[in-house]
Amino acid sequence: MLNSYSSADKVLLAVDCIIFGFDHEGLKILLIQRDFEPEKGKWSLIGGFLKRDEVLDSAATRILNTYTGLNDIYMEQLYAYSEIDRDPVERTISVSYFALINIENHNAELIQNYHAEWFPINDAPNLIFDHNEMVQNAIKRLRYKTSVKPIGFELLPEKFTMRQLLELYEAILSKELDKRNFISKINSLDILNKLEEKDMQSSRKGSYLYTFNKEKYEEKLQNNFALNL
Amino acid sequence: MLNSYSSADKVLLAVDCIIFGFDHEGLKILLIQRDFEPEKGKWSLIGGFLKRDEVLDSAATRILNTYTGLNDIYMEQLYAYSEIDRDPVERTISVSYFALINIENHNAELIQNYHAEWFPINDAPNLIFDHNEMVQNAIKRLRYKTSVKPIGFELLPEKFTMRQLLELYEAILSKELDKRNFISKINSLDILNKLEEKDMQSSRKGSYLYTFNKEKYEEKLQNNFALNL
DNA sequence: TTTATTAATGTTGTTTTTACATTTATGTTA
DNA sequence: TAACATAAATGTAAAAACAACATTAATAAA
Repeated sequence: MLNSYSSADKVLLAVDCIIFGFDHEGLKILLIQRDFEPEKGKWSLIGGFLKRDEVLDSAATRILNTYTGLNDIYMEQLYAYSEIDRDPVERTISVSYFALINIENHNAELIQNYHAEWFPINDAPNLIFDHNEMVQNAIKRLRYKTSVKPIGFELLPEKFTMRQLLELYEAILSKELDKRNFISKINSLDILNKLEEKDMQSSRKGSYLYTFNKEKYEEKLQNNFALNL
Repeated sequence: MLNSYSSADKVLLAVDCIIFGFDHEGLKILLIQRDFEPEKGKWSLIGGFLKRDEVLDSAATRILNTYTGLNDIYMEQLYAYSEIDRDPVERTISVSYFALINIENHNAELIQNYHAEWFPINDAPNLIFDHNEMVQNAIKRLRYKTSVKPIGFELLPEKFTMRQLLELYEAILSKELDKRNFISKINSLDILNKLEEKDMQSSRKGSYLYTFNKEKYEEKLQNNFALNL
């Protein structure tokens, strides 16, 4: 029977951030090389401890900022990991958070001032503690999210081609999609603006650039919907 | 910059359980009347504190058992709540868990030996702290689950009629479903055994009883699927 | 001017979903 | 014992969504 509050069983509460990014090479996660013991020098998710006067969401934001300088990144809570010896130093429960960001907007900053580095999700180093598991679960969540929310806004440059959007979805779902069917499904969502402008990098013909229509996009974000790709 | 482990910011970690049940009256949640301060006498989710040598899943199981005598209930972790003053006594982060159980199998035991009580989800008392929010989020999760996993096994009596199954889904989704379409979708899942036996309670004609085909059911549980109701 | 490259575009058959009404079995009542 | 009342069981057709698929168009480079 639970009787009263005791301070006997307080624990350390950590936050670990799974940051997804996307560029021409594919889907990536942001990792850092730990600069303290234990496991110093090993690759790890960006993480830190919750402070007494902080909610988890803020801790996640603060920690991400501390390690990467990134600001105003919306993160979403995922799961609390609590295996007894997941951290060998001290009993620590860790709550994972994940976010999507646009690599090109942030890359210079990250690489220059911090020791954070992007790794392709299929070619990342082995991570400390239970961080590999955290990443795998975050990928699952990301896949699920593609089917109920429009994503891409955060991961692509402001102006992008249909091919880039297609490749983003293919990278997330790790399967090939039919180009024509993909395009017509995306168009049916009615969240893109087709620009006059063309991107001439990728072909002689050039391909139209698109931007997200922020208002319509936000509207869709409210009401879940099904996007079967 | 995060430097080393400090014990300065340890917190209490709680677990709160949202237990769903179903009977002829509809979908219900299990609540208890708090028998300690603060908020003594008010209704609350079943909850308690994580112990140092315990993982969250075990804590959830232990706490549920302590308050209700219930054993072997599979629970699933949902979300960590961390508002600073969510618990007025002391900074406490709470991780919510949810489970589905069959009311009829457990009711007697619960009501007799403990102070737990079932409330219809649409007619439950106001709860302490942020427990109302926890319940609302759990309902959302439950709805989501209906679309990717077969549920019902846990909530219905061993033998049940199609009508009962229909009413369960209607209660969870809180919308009416077309009976014929529902039945054919359920049948297409191929997880039920139709018995010879009929239930004569509900009508003069009587309606066939079904059981879940445990093997096929388990099989479906593994692989997510889409059930659009 | 020809060539090479990638972009843009639409149709058809198949499957899934939705909407919807009649007949059947059986206990109750007149 | 016949008529009645009640809920169960059942099927179809139209609409929508999905999947598979190949040709033409625009442009830079040779």
